[in-house]
Amino acid sequence: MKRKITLKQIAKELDVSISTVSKSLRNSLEIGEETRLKVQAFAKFYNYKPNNIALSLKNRKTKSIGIIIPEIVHYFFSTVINGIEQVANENGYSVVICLSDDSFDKEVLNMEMLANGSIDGFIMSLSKETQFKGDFHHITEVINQGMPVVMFDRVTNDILCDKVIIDDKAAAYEAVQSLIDNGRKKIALVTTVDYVSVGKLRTDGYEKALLDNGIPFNEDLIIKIEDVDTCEITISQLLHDRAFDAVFAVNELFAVTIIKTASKMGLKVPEDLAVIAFTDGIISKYSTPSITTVSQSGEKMGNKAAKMLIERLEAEHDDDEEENENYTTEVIETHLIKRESTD
Amino acid sequence: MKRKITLKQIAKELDVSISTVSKSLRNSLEIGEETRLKVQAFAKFYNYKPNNIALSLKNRKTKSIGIIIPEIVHYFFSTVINGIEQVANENGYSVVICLSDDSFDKEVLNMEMLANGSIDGFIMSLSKETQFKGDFHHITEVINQGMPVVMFDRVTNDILCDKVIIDDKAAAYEAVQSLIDNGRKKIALVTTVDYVSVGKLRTDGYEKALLDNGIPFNEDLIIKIEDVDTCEITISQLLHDRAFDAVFAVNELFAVTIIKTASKMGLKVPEDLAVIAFTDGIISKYSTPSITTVSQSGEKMGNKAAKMLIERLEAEHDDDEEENENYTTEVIETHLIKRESTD
DNA sequence: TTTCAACACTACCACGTTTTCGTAAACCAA
DNA sequence: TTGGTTTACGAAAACGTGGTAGTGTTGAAA
Repeated sequence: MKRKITLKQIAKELDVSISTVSKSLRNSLEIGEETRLKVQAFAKFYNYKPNNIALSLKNRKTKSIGIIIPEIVHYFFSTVINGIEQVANENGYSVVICLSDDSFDKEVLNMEMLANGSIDGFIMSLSKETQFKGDFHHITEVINQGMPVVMFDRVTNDILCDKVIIDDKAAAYEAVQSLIDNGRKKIALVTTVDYVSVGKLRTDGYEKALLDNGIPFNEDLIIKIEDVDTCEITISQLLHDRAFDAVFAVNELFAVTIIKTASKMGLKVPEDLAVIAFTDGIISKYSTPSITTVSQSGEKMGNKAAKMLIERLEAEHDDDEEENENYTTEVIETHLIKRESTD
Repeated sequence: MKRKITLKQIAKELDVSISTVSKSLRNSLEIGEETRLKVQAFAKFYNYKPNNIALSLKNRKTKSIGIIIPEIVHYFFSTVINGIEQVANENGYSVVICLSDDSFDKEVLNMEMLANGSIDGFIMSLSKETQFKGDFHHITEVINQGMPVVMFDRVTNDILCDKVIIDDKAAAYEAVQSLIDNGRKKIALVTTVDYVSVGKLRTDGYEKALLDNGIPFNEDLIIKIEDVDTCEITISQLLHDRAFDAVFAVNELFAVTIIKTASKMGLKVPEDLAVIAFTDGIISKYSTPSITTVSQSGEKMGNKAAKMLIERLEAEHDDDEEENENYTTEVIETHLIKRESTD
């Protein structure tokens, strides 16, 4: 149980000053070769590594970035983390992750916890509750303190900062258009409640695709689901009435639930019902039939977000107080992955 | 762009000493009421929060725990993180996550990066490569420095530390036994290569269940898969020969691949082929047919691991150098979740 | 008037590092 | 010897915090 060795201990042991040790280890020319090598050998032997905390305090840089997301047991978010971690790691940064559980309070608490020096910048996706409340003071506060924030996926226009998103509206449009191209006329939209920004945008794209193709927009075909487990009744009722022959679901969980419900009722996918889902995840790939999806590469989003954040962090370092806040919003391209659930 | 305020700045502004400010904020009786309230009001106005880095340096406690896992886009691991984060958060700890990508070098690098003061303790699951090499010096080193380590799932006997595992052998035994109870005789085992500790244990349980029931153990029925994407040929060949009527897969990805392959060949699950998988994940739940699984609650493992680590961290603090290293290994119970893939 | 406690606050140290500045000794030139 | 330069190192400040010890003033008891 030998604690990590410090400069001070080395100095004491070799009977030199702390500065001498520090300089020797950084190969300063100020120190004579004999002393320098002696110190280096000693340090190597005791496996000296500078203490990160002390360095952080001194440099006012922690070399770690905070991630705040609603949940982690979630294919999309975990791919984003993966993407962030990759470029973070390449650049010598660690990632510290906090989960908001889609709760506003937890989001605020976590941000405050991390904002007091623990990290250099944030990458975050808003919790549902935050989007619902529209209260972003915790984020503006952090930004005002000079801490860069990059938002992804679930963003808001009320905050000025770097953002990484996909063109939800265009992607939804493309998906619905492809259903129409296959001759579908009664296309349902299965979505979440409106305050989640992406849900709204996808709805917009859905509507536009319909109207552009001369298909009337029918409110009854928009099914808003708050809880996956209780939605089966609604869906089976609509299926029973043959109210629709295609469905665009805003996530793959909804899609697979619909397919299962349809199968139970003897309907065939894609013959009787075509299905497209947003978010290309593991379920879509392995479900039977496998599901056609709009892929939103979480990994790419993570890569991009991390790059943007780190760039800003390093730039800040250079020209200190330049305040050139030209925030950008990166749009990650999506594409349709055709599988068995559509023809 | 106002930087966070510090004790020093408050002191200067109010023309008192730093100590006075510090004590006022901690409600020390040493400070007169007038000054105390004045300082507190000022601090509140400027939203003073102590700097975590400075506190960490002073207290030699970072209040954060490091997690090292092979991958994060992985249902089981993400549930474990979720579990860890829950109790970490409850106890005022942050989690910093590093991914080894199943690479030994990255595992070592990440550990070294975090071990230099960034965290108070580790929770980790070994990378495949590390298990293969059997080289654990990076872990022993960390432990020798007095930093507690809790391992979960992919553990090793070569390291003395707290561990959280499931009884892989017993769980596998139970699964196979249930297949036998349903009249299955030719039970295949689809597993990974041996050096992953859990793979080995599950194989042992499989074998024991067979032998206990007087069923000969047949090497040919053990299918070792290294790459999921290329295994279909092997499986379809064996299925074609009707070599087995039930299969126990060590993860759900293998299971769903087998089911898909069987379905393509016109075999019915579970009538012609019963399937049980290890790891109760999202795929098993939503695949068609849904898959009977051995649930290993990642969340519980995470909870337990975090509890063990934090307990050790707080204990350490009290009796400094007591060195009472009574390491324990917690076994999380599993249970069979019966779904449509078995009868 | 002296003494002593209570009060209200300040000084100082430590945590581990880097860096700026300072200085003693040694060397060289005049 | 004197003055100046180089060599080789040390002292100290700074980052922000919190605890212990110390200090000066005041009022009251002896």
